[in-house]
Amino acid sequence: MGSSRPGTQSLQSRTYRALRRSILDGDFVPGRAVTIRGIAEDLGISPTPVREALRRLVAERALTLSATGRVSVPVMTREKLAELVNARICLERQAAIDAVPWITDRVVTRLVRLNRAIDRAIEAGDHRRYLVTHRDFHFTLYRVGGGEVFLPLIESVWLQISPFLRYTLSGEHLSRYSTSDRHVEIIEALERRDATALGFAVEADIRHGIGALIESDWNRPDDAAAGANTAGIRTADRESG
Amino acid sequence: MGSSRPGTQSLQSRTYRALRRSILDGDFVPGRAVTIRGIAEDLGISPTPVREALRRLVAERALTLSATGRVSVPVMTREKLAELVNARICLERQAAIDAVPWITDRVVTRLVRLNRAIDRAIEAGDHRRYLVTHRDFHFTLYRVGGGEVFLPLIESVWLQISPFLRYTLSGEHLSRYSTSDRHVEIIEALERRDATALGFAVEADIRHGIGALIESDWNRPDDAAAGANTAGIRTADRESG
DNA sequence: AGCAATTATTTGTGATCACAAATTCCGATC
DNA sequence: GATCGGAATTTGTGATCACAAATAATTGCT
Repeated sequence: MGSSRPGTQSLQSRTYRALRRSILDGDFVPGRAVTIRGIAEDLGISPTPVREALRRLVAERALTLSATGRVSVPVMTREKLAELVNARICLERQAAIDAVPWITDRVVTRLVRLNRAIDRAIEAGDHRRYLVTHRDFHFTLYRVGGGEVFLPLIESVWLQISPFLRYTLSGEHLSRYSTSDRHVEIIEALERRDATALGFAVEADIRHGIGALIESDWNRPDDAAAGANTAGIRTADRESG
Repeated sequence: MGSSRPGTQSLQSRTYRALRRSILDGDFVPGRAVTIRGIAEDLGISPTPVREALRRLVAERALTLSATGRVSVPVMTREKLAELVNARICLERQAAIDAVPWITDRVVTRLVRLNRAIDRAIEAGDHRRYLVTHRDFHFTLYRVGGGEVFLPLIESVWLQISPFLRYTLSGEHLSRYSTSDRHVEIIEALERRDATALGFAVEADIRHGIGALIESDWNRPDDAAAGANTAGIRTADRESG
């Protein structure tokens, strides 16, 4: 309809994806206000599609809407993080268990490869690459079980956690906590098609990965705060991995 | 900003609430297309706020967006319903368990009163009133634990299930299945502040309430299909109960 | 009558505009 | 120098418009 070419997706959709990706990659600074016109200018489009993309992200709880209608990146609290960890555990454990009947050797091989990519990212100290591969590992597993219900719920929770990761998984945190992930246990449980063990492995992975960071001094002011409004939105459409 | 009076909420917000309520009350027929201009006309407003309200509901998975951008009420499948039941169980069990430390006698009393209201609705054969009070019972419990994370997730799942209830909870189904709910077990577990028993009671309630309906012949064409586009959207703003 | 092609209508998309509320900026005052 | 008050700017909201794609209606043909 409003699209210039038939194959092209809507501007609103591309804007949404670009913003979502930026949030997941930790480019958005908690507390910062996000303005419709600001992003529209950066992307060279009218405010209309940007407004809808933002409202969609608000609906998914990735961004918060103030009483005055201002959209901003949510600030994390300890209570909220604890709740998010609980939500991740109960949703992702179930999604993983539901995937077990559909697990093939091909999927396991792919997860092993992704796990190696994660380790390489940690060794290289590449924070962004760690986030991407880590995300890919989990969602590859959860996607196996079909899940047109669970996946969106899980994605919503990840979107809420992501801006917070900026505070923690930087520098020394990356190598200190991330190497202790339980991905190997997850893979072993999958190889045995052991749903119960898989559930425990997923829970342990989440609890030790994010849960351990609750104790950190993560509520300090942001270092790389100042800068453009966009926080480096990449308009690339292709999915990575 | 665009509001006429200071105390008035945005048109988009009120439209969203009206539509959401209609969906939860089972006024939306699965499969039916929902047009922006149609609703805008019915409500006497411009398409802009309606578009945003619809997109928000799409983001919350209450409505589906076709490839051509058309919004419609989703059609239920057995696989999806099974997943939704699973999602309800793991989310609502956790939410109920999280509420236990905050349970007061006052809350229990309120739940008992709501449960009586549910029974009265069943006796009267009042389908709509049953849906409202039943919803109120569950969310009253889940709200106790705070839960700015779990509640939206649970609401999303309920929104996805609600249009389907139109097929099942009508006429004989209402008295046949609904009376077997496990609300009494939930209340008893709450009185003892027994989190484990509460978890099982919530699971049993969901499984016997909705789960039993998976077997029904619910994929028949809708009886009261034809009619206005609105499906009876009520613009009332006040929350009931 | 049944079906395909064409026309007419409907519908979503995105841009632009007007308006009012909210925020920011700046200077006056204590 | 800090704080308060008012002007200037920014920002969200909602309406309207133009456009193209999708759907519905109609015509023409077999």
